[in-house]
Amino acid sequence: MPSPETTADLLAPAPVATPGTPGHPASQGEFGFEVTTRLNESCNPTAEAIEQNGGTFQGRTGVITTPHGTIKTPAFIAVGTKATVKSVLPESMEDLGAQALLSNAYHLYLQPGADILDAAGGLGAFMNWQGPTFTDSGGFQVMSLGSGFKKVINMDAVAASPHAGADDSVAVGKERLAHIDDDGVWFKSHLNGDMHRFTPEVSMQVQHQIGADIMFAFDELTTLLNSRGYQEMSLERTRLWALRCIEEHFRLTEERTGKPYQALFGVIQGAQYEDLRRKASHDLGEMNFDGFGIGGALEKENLGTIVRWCAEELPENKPRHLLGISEPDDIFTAIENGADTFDCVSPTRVARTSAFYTPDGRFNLSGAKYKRDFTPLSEECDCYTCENYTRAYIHHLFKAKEMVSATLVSIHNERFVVKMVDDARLAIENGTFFEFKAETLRRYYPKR
RNA sequence: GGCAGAUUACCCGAGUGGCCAAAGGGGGCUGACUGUAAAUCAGCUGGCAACGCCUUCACUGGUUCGAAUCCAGUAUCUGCCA
Repeated sequence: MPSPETTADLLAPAPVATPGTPGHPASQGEFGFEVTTRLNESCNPTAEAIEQNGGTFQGRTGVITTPHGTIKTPAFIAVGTKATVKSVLPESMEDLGAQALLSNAYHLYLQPGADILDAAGGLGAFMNWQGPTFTDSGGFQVMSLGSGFKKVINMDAVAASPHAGADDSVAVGKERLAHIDDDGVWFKSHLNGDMHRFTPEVSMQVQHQIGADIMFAFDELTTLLNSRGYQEMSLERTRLWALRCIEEHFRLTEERTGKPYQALFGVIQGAQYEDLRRKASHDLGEMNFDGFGIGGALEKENLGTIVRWCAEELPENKPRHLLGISEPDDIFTAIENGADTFDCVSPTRVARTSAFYTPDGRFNLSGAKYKRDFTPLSEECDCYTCENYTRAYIHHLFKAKEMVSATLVSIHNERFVVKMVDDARLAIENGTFFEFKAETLRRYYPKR
């Protein structure tokens, strides 16, 4: 397929990315999205849900098709930043029902290098994961290594900055490892201090080499502390980067003919501002993306509203991925407002420090009260860990600093979130979503 | 038997006249983690009716306005000598 030569081509009517569609790079294969059930058509919302949403719901079920298999949505996408879900074998991820994994372009670019993954036959082949894969663009690291460095955010400094609104990052954080400009970002490697340049083009090249089925456009993630002026400036930067990502993506798709088609998702920013979120969704929605990521700084209370703003502006026939979410309440909120997939580090990160999920809330297994608790992490869980191990045993592993503790709890936590989202999907199909949500959250947050 | 040194909170270990309920580790307890610089980080860790009081630095007795810190004796341990 010819690559677009002008910006107008990039903005050309966005074809539904179904396999074999002429005029779209996906024609060489195997990316698509089909909505199968809409929440509006099969729902019996609670009064509370109606009040929160004004009676309209964006939620749906669907199927994403990729060269490495399908993903039934809503789906939780487990995070494996450096081509591994920390402490868990890919076989275990498959057994616990994970449909797809998400890695990170920045991390893999630094180590082992994207060319290694390319030579290995792509991310999935490299790590022995047969299913669909995603890569994040490195956009998150612009924040986490930059203004979000060590999460030290000095509000006084922001308020006092004479440059507030122009470049808030000047006032935020110290010893930042990332410095952003309109063309891209300078990263100082957190591994050895080398300087690296990331631009939208570099991110696309890296992600094409890594070879995930779904890639994300290179974006800037702002923090809630950035001024409105900075948010506007940053959003425009992300918009221009999106166009550059598409152009480079098309060029690489052509150049790398013969490789499985890689889908590209644009990333919606705009922080907590309705007009910015809607504008970003509208602007990127008109571009030739295969789907969208909803990213950025958002307060928990606004999560549903923000997802809804985006969903209302985005094309309905393309999948929407909400970046970085997995708490049960957030998942339900996101689903009913139109998010199809989510990813989050939480299940494994939290597992490594002994927190485990149950239908009755999250608890710390390192607590002394589990010393003689010979029950599974959750009586109702069907995961490998719960079928074979007790709380007392895993508590002991934590106390003894034995590494399998992380493995066992990570398997359980990943299963818990995967299953919760799977159950939510079934509930949408059965028309019982709101009852399921209410019951699940009532149990999980008994104190609310 | 002689000489020298040691003894601090659950453990290791700083402190050698007042700023000491006593640094720093470890351990223990509690909490936090939402596109992973996270097998990380934070708080607490003598007692209590708690902006104060009480009991602690091997034990006993002294010196001093004041002692974990100085002196004497006792106990235990470690070296070296017989």
